[in-house]
Amino acid sequence: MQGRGNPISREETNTKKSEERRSELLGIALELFAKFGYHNTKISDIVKQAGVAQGTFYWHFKSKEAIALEIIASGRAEIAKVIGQGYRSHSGTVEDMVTASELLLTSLFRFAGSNRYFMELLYAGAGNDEVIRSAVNETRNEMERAFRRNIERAVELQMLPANIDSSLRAMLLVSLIEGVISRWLFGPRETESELSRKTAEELAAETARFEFFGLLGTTKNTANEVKKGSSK
Amino acid sequence: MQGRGNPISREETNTKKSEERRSELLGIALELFAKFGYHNTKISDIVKQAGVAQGTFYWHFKSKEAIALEIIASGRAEIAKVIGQGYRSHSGTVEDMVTASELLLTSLFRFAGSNRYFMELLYAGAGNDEVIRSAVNETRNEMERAFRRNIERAVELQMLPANIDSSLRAMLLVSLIEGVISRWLFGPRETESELSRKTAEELAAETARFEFFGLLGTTKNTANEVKKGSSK
Amino acid sequence: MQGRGNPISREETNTKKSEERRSELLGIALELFAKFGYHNTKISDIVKQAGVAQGTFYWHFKSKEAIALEIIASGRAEIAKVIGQGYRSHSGTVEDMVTASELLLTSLFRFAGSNRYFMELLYAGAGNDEVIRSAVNETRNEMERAFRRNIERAVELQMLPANIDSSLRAMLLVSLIEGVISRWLFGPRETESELSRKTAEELAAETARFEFFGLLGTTKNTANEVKKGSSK
Amino acid sequence: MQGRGNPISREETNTKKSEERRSELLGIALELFAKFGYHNTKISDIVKQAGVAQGTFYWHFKSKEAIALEIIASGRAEIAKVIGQGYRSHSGTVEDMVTASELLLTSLFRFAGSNRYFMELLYAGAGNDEVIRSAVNETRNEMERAFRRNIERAVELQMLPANIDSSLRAMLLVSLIEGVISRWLFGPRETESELSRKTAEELAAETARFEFFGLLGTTKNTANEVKKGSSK
DNA sequence: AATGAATGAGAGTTCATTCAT
DNA sequence: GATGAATGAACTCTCATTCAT
Repeated sequence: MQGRGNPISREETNTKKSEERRSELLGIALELFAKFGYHNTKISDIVKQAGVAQGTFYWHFKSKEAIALEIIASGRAEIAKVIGQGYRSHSGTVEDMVTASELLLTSLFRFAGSNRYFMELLYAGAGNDEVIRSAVNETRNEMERAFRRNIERAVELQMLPANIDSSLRAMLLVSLIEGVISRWLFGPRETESELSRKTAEELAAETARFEFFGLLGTTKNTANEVKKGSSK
Repeated sequence: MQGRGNPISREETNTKKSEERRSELLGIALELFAKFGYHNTKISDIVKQAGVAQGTFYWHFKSKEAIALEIIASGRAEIAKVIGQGYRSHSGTVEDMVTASELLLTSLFRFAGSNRYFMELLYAGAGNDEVIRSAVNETRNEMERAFRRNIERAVELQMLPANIDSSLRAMLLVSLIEGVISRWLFGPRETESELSRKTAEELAAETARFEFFGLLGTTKNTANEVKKGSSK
Repeated sequence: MQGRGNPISREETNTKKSEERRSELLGIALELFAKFGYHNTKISDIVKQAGVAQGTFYWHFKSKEAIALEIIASGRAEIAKVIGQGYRSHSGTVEDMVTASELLLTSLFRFAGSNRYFMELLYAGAGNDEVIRSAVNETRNEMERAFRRNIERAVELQMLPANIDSSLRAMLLVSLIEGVISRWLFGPRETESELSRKTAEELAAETARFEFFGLLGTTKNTANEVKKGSSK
Repeated sequence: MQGRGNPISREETNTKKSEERRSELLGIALELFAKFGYHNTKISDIVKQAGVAQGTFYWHFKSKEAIALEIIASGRAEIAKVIGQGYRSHSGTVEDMVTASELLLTSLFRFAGSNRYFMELLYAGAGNDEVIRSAVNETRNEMERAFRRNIERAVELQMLPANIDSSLRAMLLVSLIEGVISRWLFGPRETESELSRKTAEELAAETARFEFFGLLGTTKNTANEVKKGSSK
């Protein structure tokens, strides 16, 4: 066994290396797109950071647009998975809902926290290119649809009033989430309140409370009273 | 008089025309920046639409960046005026608050509706240019600050619980508003729910209700009950 | 009259200068396309020779392809005019025909002689670009059609046998002409026979004789006898 | 033998395969050069069609230019063989000459018909590369020289008038032939007259008749009369 | 105030060729 | 013999800005 070259190994090595280079370029591109925007990122910047020649980029990707679309598509798939988990299998109390929502938001914010470049690309760096923009929008739409389905499911399970406009609510909810994520990650446009120091969990809790009780329902206390009120 | 035009009136006319040309260029630039993004709008596009030569642009404006900054600055002033009106002079019931909020949002949405290009520039078209982006962000921050002041004032007037994190709430509130405006005006990324057909008033009502009562407080009914509940 | 600036003159001057630059670029491009081929001619070569910046080219022309098409189109118009003159208004003897053909060929060869770059573009430099190639082919087809019409007209006037295949004959004739022109101008692939020293008139005479009498009808003598023979 | 393949036979096999691969690449390159032109054919196109890697090409050929030159050289040898057969050993009548010419042209057109890619490379696809172009020209010159020798031989044998300019006649004749071949094979730029449906034999007959009798000598009848006329 | 031609740095992309394995 | 990843020079085209008139 010792010393026999495995004929497959070279191929594997090559393949591995090629794929590594590919991912490396993908990662660098994502970072730069997010930090500086799609248009401000030059292929030359990407390859410089990767330490390869300009032509190498074009061995691995068809074009600048193609690499951006690939980045978006793969992020889109991951994010869809996270949100899909919020789909309820059975009914519960309002408290259950808040908890569930908090859980979902926690996953989502965690995902956002460990994919901040992708989120930035989604919420800030899309910029100009028509094709890129629509891929980004499609991703955001998909997110909104997923939340709408979750809301509709909650109505089905009679956890939310039947006369709710689920599209509108999904829109409001996603607005909330998008705003929170962008300010949390690539905001501190305002440094006060130290938003960036909050954890995903804390943010999820705050957001979920606002989601269910609005400006008024700040405290656990109030939350309880509201619950009673709405079930009267 | 021998046929010579009055030199003063002509000058006046010229001055008038020059200012008109300036505003015309500002208007066109705003429209194109909003529609196609800052980077995708070329000086040549602007002057073509204005029917003047390329050089004329540079007589009126120092640079492409300069015209964008001017556009943003003037919009910023106007929007600040609108939001400042939400500052309360005296206390009131929760119902008062909801009504007041609805009023403020109505003005804001109305403003957005009749300045949709500016709003689009603010929420979508800024693109990548560092200087532009920070001017846009400054404007958005100013809006957020104004809302925070309003919230703090409500706490002062004991209309909202004292233990509230006003920065965080302002952030959530502005997220809501920004999301609603962008989807209303240059969304419907999803056509369902016919968001774009809603009036500023309707949107303001829905948003205010969510603002105060969250997902649970959908109906007037519920709102009333919540009110009772929270004041119990 | 002295010293009054003519308000139109500046405009005219500008226009004139702009058009001059345009033609200059057209001329240089034609020369280089012909000498080195379309693909081997770089925009940088053209502007270098014109002593202007690269961008200037793009002020005057949309693209490299566009300038080539413009060159071809204008040459095509001129050449069509020349050939169209060969259309007969009335009948005549075989001798008349030979003379007329000689005249037409003389004009054509003269045109070719003073537009050698264009002819080279047509018969040698087209090279690769699909669009260019088809513009060139269209021009050559037009030439062939013009000759076919001339032949058909001669049949109509009963100067040529009615059972002739005019398309085929036009093809043979144009083959002849194209071959002669290319060898005369950018041939001497073989220096013997000093083809390049011949005048347009001499070539026209030789070609016309071959056209009517083939390899056998070389001398004026033979021509006369053939005439008798064919009219017997 | 313990399962080991015969090392010699394997080598042979490999050698065979290597040569096969070489020819395969040559064939594909010829096809693509002819169809799309030298410049428009990329090494990557060739290897893709052959199903081998890019590097493999460079094991078999020094460069893109080298493969083109090799293609041209081998075609050149074959075509020279065909034309050389037209060299007459003894004298004959005009009718003999026409028949002989027809025969030669028939072989030539047959060759062209079964080597259409090579002919296209020769007459259309050479493009711009200096080295390629001169190799192509050398081939065409060789063809012209062969025809000139044939004509000079006919003069020697007193089948053609002594005062003929054989270079010029060869040029005219080759122009004819080249024009016919290109239009027949990769023409029909004009579809009328259905040139492409003609057989090599038919084309040879028509061309030979034009070669000897020009525009006037269309029919067998006329041909006869011309013959009488010229021999009177 | 206005014109429009000119500028030139720099972008994305192509492709023949090389090279380690 | 063969692979496929890597190279890098060269190309066409863009566009904000300048400038002579």
